[in-house]
Amino acid sequence: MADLFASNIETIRDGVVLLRGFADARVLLPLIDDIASVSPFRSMTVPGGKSMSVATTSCGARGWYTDARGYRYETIDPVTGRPWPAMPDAFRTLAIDAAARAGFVGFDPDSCLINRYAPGAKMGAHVDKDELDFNQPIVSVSLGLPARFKIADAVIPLSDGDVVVFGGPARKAKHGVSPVAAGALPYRFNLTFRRAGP
DNA sequence: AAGTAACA
DNA sequence: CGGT
Repeated sequence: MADLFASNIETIRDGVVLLRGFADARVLLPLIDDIASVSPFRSMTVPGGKSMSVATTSCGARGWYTDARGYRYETIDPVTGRPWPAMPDAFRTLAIDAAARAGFVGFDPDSCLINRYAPGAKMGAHVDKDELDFNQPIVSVSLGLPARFKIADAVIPLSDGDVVVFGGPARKAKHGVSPVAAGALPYRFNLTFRRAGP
């Protein structure tokens, strides 16, 4: 019997796998609220001094952070002075399952960056290179408003519940998000799961 | 250059 | 307006 989910899996490029409708916003959005009640969304500053259009928080042992001093992972949220909220089991399980479906068995994320896109917010093209082990993939979960995700010369329209896994030859691919269009919902949320540390 | 502006 |  064929895998019931097989038709939901699409390989976009070598190392870029799209799982449509894999995540459930009804479960994940309340957990985002819980996390933000402890480590609130904030707009971070890039080393040049400009602020990002997305609002950001994190959960898990490490949180991606940027200010005038540069890009890095922090184990303590600089805003609260306390550790980032724990990564909810539903987050961890989702990321591990998505990675496994994409062929990355054994993925063990220690960081989940949560980006909140109000209409007009975007993410410039960049490469994730603040992690130690580039053999580990990245799992990106799209919730709420739709968006256009660009990676490795591909444009992927993403809707609520879609998950993109990129690793292997695509791990160092440039990627970004076009400005999010206004719609029926207030935000697009993106969960980015990574193995950042040892 | 995880940014913005100018330009083709 | 998206890519450079």
